[in-house]
Amino acid sequence: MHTKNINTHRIEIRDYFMAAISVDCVIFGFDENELKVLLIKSDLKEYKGKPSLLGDIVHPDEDLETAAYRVLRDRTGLENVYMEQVQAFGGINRHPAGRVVTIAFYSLVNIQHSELKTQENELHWHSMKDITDMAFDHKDILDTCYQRLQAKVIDQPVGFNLLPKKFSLRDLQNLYEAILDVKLDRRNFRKKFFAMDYLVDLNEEEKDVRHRPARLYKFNHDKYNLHHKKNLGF
Amino acid sequence: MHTKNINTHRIEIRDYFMAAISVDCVIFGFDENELKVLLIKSDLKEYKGKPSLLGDIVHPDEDLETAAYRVLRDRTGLENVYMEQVQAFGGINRHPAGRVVTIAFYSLVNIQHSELKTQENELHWHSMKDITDMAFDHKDILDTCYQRLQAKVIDQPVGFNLLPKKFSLRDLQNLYEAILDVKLDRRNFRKKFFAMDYLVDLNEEEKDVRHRPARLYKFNHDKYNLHHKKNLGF
DNA sequence: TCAAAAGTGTTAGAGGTACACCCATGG
DNA sequence: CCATGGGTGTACCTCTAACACTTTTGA
Repeated sequence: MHTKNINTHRIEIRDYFMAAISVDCVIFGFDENELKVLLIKSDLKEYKGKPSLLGDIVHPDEDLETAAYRVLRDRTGLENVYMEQVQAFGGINRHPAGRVVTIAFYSLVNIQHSELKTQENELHWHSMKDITDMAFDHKDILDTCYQRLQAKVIDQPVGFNLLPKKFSLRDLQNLYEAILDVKLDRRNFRKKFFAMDYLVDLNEEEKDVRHRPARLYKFNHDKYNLHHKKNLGF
Repeated sequence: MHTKNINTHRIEIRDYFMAAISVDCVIFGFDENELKVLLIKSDLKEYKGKPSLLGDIVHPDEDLETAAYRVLRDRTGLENVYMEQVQAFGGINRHPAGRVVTIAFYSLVNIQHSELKTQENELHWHSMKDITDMAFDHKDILDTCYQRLQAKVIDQPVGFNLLPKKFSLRDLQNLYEAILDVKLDRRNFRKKFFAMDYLVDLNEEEKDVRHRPARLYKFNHDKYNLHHKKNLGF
């Protein structure tokens, strides 16, 4: 029985086993009507050439979120993006260099605003449906983050973070269809979004399309936090 | 720019900053129609006498879940209980002994089956509504885990784990009312649960109650994973 | 016979789903 | 004028919410 431990008794922390802490960022983007994720090539011999999430060790003076934002900023040039911690992954042999517990985050970025140094280890946007094997346990991390995103967009309007400031309802529907991997009814989709008050009509239209141009909208940030589930399922 | 890191290049892990990894368990129980949580007294001088979650350092040969189950077993004597990882907490100064990143889990146990060594640092079940301040950042961890539990019971039938094998519909409703902190309509509640096929009528009744005895049910584990949201909110 | 909680159905309203036609633009 | 996708309304159905009386037991 371990009745004396770091929560209950004064024990020197250096007497304990120590591990490295890292963060891994699942950076989602949306382009060409597909959900994409930003990956880099791993040079570790165990995973030579396989795609890897963007991550790094957490520094002594950083909390977890700060480290994750640092990774995101260094790789994409983006700040103030939507980010959410998902969970920790701590399998014993998940990293060949030793015990590394990683904390996974996902973030949603406007892919057009990102400024990648793509020559660096082939930093690229990958279509979600093309990703099979990855370095480390990163496929597992990616899958978990993707499921979290799917659950999230159903009850909170976070999807806007993936779109440009001005977008059409078709863009929005394509986004939801891509994230949830379903086909949605156009009329019902529009009805739903107009009923929630998230959309501001910009009185602008698409240009240079060879069909009737769509109206453009922006997201109403003021109403962001007003959407709640109306019933509890009971 | 940190372009060379543990995901992309071979670098010795010992060159990096190391931290201690712990797990903290939010162990929920249900008794006297109240949601309870199992806490212990901290002896650290910084938090002298304040209640603390049950936690411990993760050992070198354990993954995170294994460590959390170990803590749970050592403190309650319980095995095979429902447990879910919630998230990591890694604030820089969250532990006075140094950098300790903790992974929070919550679990749902049948409070009657637990065998506590209650003399050990006053290990006790606390009513959720009586808990104010706690040691470390444990109040924050507890709140986060409680919110996760509330969200979970709404779309999956995990609540059964908190009840004895045989229970009445009143017990079940009391449980949901306690977790969600709402009053529910009795008839609608019964209708809802009978419609899902989770309940098996045991053809038994309560005894020694000074009112009409309630029928007893058990949970149908076979149908556990068949319950899904019927619509996506779209 | 009384107190206490168990058990039971119906109705109105809200929200979800399915579905077809005309409109505006560029080529 | 044609091809392409934009924009719109209605009917049905399911699920939710609100609500009151009778039944069974122990004391």
